[in-house]
Amino acid sequence: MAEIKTDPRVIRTRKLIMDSFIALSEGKEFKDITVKDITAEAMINRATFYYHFEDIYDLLEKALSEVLLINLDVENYRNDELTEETFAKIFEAVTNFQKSLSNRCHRGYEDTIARIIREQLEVLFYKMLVRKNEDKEERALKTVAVMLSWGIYGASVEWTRNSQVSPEEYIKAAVPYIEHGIHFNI
Amino acid sequence: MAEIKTDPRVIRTRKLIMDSFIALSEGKEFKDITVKDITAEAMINRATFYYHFEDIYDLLEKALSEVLLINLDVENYRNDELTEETFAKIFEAVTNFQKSLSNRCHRGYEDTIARIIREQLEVLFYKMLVRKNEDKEERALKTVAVMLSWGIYGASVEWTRNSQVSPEEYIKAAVPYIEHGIHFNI
DNA sequence: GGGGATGTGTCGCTTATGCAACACATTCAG
DNA sequence: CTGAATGTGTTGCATAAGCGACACATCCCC
Repeated sequence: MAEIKTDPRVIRTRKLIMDSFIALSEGKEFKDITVKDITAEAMINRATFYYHFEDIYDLLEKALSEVLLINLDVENYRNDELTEETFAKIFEAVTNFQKSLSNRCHRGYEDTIARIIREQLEVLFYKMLVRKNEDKEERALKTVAVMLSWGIYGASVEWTRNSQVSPEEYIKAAVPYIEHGIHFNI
Repeated sequence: MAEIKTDPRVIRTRKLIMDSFIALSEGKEFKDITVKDITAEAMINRATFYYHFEDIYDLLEKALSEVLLINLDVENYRNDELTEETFAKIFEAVTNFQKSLSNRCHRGYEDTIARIIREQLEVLFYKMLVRKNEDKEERALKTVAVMLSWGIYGASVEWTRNSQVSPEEYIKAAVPYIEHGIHFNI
């Protein structure tokens, strides 16, 4: 692990910006939020914003990633294996995250949000896979991680559309097939 | 009014320090609080502390002054006249402030605290006096302000010792003598 | 079509904050 | 008494943040 100490000023300022952005997005939709609004709310200089983020879309990505990661509570099962429980927890975190987003108004940015979710999931899955399969081929694990992230995300979309059962129940039904495979040509 | 724009970084940092100090003083008494504790809590550099405050005693003064001013809610009757109501409100604010302090542990610093209270009261009274007596002699008003501040403070000490009645009732009994004078040699 | 108003990125310079190190004081255990 | 540990103030230098200005883009009203 490359341990880099981050300047505390950077941490503070990033937090100010992110918090202000999240606060503002309670009230208006993304397309109506300007950089000026954010920096005014955060009481920082506009130039400072551009020191940390390319533009407002960059902020959207990073802010959502962070909120999602907090939802995922990554640290807590960073060392867990990829069990049924872990799987269910991740799935539930994703559905919770999407629920929290549907309150805010990010219309027109669904694709961006979807991509962010999948990217974060992919990183998470890959780390877990590598930990238990250090001997296996890297490319294969990458591909599995990609498929899992798309799969989980798709399942969450489907569950959101017609949610008859709990997220846990919904996903656990599928877990055996993921764990033991679908067994072609039995 | 000399309108000076204060650098927002200064405002932020001062607030961080003050808040951390107040938070820490909930838990330990003043003599056990170090500069390191404060800067650690505030997540700022120790050198930055000395950029804003002479030492920890300086911080004590400024922090207490600020808390007292908030208690006094100065802005709200900045334009009031020195009426019975205003007088009662100020007295109540002082007793409240002392009550809030007695929860924290500032043993050994009673004199400092007393001085801070009197200084703030003096400034407040002087401003109110000047507003209604712009023609009168400055030195006389200063002296009256001094006497009022000591008087109010003393009354609050006395009231704290044996408080049979409400602060309002307690102070209002004396207000006529302040308002109309004690009339020597009637 | 023109032009004012508003937002966006970027720049050079100033100022506040971070950091590491220092000398000094105080405390406390051996 | 000694010396290790901890806190205090201070310094010089590195870096983040503030500020004002600029050119450019949009929008929208006349």
